[in-house]
Amino acid sequence: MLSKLLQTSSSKPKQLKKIHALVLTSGLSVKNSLLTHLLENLTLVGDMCYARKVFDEMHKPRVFLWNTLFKGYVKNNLPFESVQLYKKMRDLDVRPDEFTYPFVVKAISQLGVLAPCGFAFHAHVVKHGFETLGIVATELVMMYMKFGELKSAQFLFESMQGKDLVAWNAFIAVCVQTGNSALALECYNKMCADDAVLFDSFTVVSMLSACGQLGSLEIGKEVYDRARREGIDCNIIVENARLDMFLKCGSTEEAMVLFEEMEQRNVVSWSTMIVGYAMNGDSDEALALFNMMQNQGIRPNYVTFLGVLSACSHAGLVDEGKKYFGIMARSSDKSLEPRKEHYACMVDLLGRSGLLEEAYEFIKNMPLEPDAGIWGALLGACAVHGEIKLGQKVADVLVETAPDIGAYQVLLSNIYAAAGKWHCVDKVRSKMRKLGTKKVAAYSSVEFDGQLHYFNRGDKSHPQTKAIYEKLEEVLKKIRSMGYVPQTGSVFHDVETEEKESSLSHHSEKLAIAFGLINGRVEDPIRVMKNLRTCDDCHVFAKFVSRVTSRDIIMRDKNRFHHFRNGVCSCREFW
DNA sequence: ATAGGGTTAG
Repeated sequence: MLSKLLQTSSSKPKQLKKIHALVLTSGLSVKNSLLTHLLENLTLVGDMCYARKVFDEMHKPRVFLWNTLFKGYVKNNLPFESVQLYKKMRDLDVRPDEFTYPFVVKAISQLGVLAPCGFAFHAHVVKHGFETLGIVATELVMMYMKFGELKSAQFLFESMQGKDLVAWNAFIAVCVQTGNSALALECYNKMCADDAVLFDSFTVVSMLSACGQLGSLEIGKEVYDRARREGIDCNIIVENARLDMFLKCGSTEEAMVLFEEMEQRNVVSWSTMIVGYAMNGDSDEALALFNMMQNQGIRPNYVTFLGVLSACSHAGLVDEGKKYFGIMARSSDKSLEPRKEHYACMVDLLGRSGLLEEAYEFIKNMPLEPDAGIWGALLGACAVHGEIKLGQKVADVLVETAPDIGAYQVLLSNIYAAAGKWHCVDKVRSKMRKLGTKKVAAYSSVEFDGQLHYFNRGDKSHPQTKAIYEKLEEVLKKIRSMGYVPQTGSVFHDVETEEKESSLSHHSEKLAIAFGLINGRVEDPIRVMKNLRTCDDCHVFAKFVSRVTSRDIIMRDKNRFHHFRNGVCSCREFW
């Protein structure tokens, strides 16, 4: 009778406690299955404190009850409690079984620190002979990947015997999640070559996501078409991933067609569209979608608002942005309370519009502890507006909070360079050398014929190098005669003008554009993906090129898209 | 009587 009660009352915490009291006072011999039920229901409700109380009252709980508690901690994102529980388990000499480790390893992943716990747990796993178990090994691979231990993860994954579909999918997924999409692609190809495993909708979702990251429209379409051919169920998650892939490749047209065709749309579909349109610079459409969504009774979540705020930011709509931020802050829905990312969006919005002091005040008054992302947004705005004094102040904060992120130091040095303060530039540079902060090297890529072609600055490694440079020269000559003047202000080194020009003219995005001019079809846009922000000069260059060649150029940088057509950019010079 | 994989944001 009691277990029936437990089954039906799973979502009501008060009732659960009442039943527990009843169990205790009834004097009935308490069956383990009943307690498992109780623990599981408390887990679902999220009352892990009470679950722990119930657990602690048990006399010598069997391993599976420990496991149930572990499961609860993992489900409710309480890694520290998991680790403590594991220690207790070992102190009491309770032997973990094969079910224990997947939970514990996942808890370490959630904890976010590998040493010393991660290695120690791995050692325990090996000691207990569970490393060869596919499920445990899969979790270990995910753990190492999440800690940036790519080599360890790869080694472990490759030494797994008889990998099944879930193991492959897990690895591909975690590659994408950690920004290693090229590796995900490689892995997918290997998986396809393995006759023993077939792919499923999980694989497709991760692959579409990878193609979005890489800006690989052709491969993405290929993966999807293959899924269709092989009768894989393309559910809403697959379609959402495809939607995102189109938007991340700059194809808003295809995204809109798909969005209108979709049988089902959920909050993720709408948010994907809003975020995607904001990124592509069409803020009006993004905000229109937001209104439409509400008219259709779909409740926005915090990601939707990130899209809305970034739409305002990219269009310089300060008042609109403040309005939406206010809606969030006043909402009775607790899950819509502005988070750090929203504050960062607001700082970006204010700062980019030149309201640097207001942005600074906004940070000082915010109720949450500002993180590097928020200060970074302000520093970025200082760079845009050449604001040295505030920039220095912000950079000082960032050296404290995020000394390992080179991008912030580079921003500061760029601010100095733009002001011609070369001795300050040198100081920042030498500080970076001392701290060992690395700059991320810029690169651009273009997809052609199902292949991604990568270019670094001044790259001469591409097989078509000669033709690319010739094309570049030809185009430069043509656009110079039309009034293009190299924007030498974008060179952040103290070198002579002539040298500046040649350094500029070999930026990775220019090489990529030249490659696109040689290879793509005239009617297709040239899609360039860049890992960092693009510079002023390349922006001007792309505008001219789009005019003289009558080709559309779609360029994605770290923050947003630039759609160049006939000499005009979709960003309207606001970026 | 318990275990590993997926979409928006970062």
